[in-house]
Amino acid sequence: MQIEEFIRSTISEGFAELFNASIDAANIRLEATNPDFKGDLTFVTFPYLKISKKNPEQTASDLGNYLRERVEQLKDFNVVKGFLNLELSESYWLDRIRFYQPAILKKNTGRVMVEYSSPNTNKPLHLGHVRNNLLGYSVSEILKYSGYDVTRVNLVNDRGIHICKSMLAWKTWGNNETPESAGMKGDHLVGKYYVEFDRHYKEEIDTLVAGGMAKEKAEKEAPLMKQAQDMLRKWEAGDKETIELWEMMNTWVFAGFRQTYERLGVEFEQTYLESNTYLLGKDIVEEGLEKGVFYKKEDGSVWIDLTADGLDEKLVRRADGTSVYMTQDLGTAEMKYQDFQCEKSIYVVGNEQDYHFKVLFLILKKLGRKWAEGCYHLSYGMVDLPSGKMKSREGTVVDADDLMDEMEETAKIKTEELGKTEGMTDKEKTHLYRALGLGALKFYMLKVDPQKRMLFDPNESIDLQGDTGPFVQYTYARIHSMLRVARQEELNKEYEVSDVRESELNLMKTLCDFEKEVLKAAALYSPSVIANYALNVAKAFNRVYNDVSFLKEHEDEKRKFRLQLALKTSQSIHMLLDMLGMECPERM
RNA sequence: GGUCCCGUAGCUCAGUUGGAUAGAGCAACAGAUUUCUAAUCUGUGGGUCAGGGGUUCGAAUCCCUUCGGGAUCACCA
Repeated sequence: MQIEEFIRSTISEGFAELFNASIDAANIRLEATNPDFKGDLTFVTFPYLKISKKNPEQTASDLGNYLRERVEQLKDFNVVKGFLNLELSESYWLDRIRFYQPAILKKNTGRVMVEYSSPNTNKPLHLGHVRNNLLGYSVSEILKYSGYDVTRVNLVNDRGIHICKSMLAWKTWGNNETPESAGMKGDHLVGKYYVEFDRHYKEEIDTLVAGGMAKEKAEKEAPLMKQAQDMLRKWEAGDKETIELWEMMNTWVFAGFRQTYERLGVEFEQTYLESNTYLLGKDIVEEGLEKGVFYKKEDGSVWIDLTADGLDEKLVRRADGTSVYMTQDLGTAEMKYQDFQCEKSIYVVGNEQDYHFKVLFLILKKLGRKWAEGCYHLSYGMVDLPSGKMKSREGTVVDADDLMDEMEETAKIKTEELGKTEGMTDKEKTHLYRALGLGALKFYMLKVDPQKRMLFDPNESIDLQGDTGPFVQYTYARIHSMLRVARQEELNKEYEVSDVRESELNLMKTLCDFEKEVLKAAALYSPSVIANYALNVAKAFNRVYNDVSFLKEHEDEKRKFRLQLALKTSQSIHMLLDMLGMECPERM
């Protein structure tokens, strides 16, 4: 980092001295040299030709010569067209790598809240939730590694018409079935009744439509829907029997979710239940009316006009005085801020809610909440199946638990094929299969840009070779098998080398990017930055591994140096995989 | 119809404040292991960066436009 500062200021001086022109060192951009060319840093002269009054090549080579005399760490330079490529000396990189230590950075400060997962309690978690959970967890870890104090929050949607549907179906057709009697996870059992409701509901609609009713009307008039709405009213009125049923079924679901979360490896510091928060936001509506941000229509409903901001008019309270989604979210946002005072607040929610969050944040700003500036919707695309969209009501979903089962099974088969589990206990094996199966799944989902919708083909199992989680894990395990054999006294920083091979130099440079990449990932809330960097580290190491010997290197100094490289690579990988929520098996 | 997102190799994807000849993995083909884990490494083939226009010394990247895919515009959450 510091070398770049120095080069920048020297370039600035060079412009003054060579071309009698003044440019601000802070505005000079140094880019990473394109790998096809020799060098580490590149200065592009094109924007400065008017000041230098010379052609690109001349400008670049004049500056190159100027720098070479003044920058000690500069080994050489070359000029291609108007690009001045600066090559730093090996001793510079050797110095850097000697003092390089991957660690939690202290670069960012302050509190950040990350809200993610946010499931409904009427059905089990599916592939879409998996993407959400992995993203939320990973972004939290990345933010922690960059220095933030992170609070993870789960806002569980445990009330509403959808839950009443499951409740009604269980009451009608359930015969008092319980997770124990059915031998099912609680969330799956409740989900089963949600599907059951939908089946009967569709039949009712079909019957009504066959009787000549319009489809839209039939959807509203179907007896089951009426009953479900009736149940919701009872719930809101606090009807004892309804509340008891609701509590029982929620208990089942929560027990199921707990298992799934644990297996996925995600955690939260705080869980909010919507049954407690759904009435929030009413005083904010009053405040908005007082401030003149909201207005009331004749029927008594309250709105905000956002047409001047290019959006629509939005309802914030119904005519009957009850809340809508927006009302609740305003209230919840306020409450979360009061509870934790986080200056940044990340909402990990699917991109079908882009509009909602745009409106939410805008309203908060208009209400004068300065912390609204720190609100960010981390929007991610849907996960598609080859057959199209997943629909839980129709049962065309990839269930999270099933998916994890399959991934672990695939990992098991592959590992057994390779025959590397000799001497491992059953417990260790199970642990390994889980680490690898979930590692593959997590890496697969996190290495792509969240914004993009992704296709998942359940018939084509996730690869374990190539650019995958197990590839990175393998590199780690491989290093560990070396470190196990290495003598303790060889693992120290007291080495003396002067010449390094191309592959080693490349690894050193790659490792030194750790801080830059973590900060970039944190700034962009993007686990894919970490995943792709982890791949680069692993690849750079594997190239060295195939190029030179470590333990069998005869020269002591070189052996010590290489072991240090291996050690630092493994530490880097461990931290990077931590950020992705992946485990690092020491054998595989 | 309004708004927003996406479109890069056969497939899955990198490529972010505009930089050089657009990169990986999978799949295909050809190689590397008497040596530290071959879940590895090396190489070959594969591209109208959806199409067109513009801005710029320079565009996959920024602007306009057309096409294709998706979301959203609920007194559902």
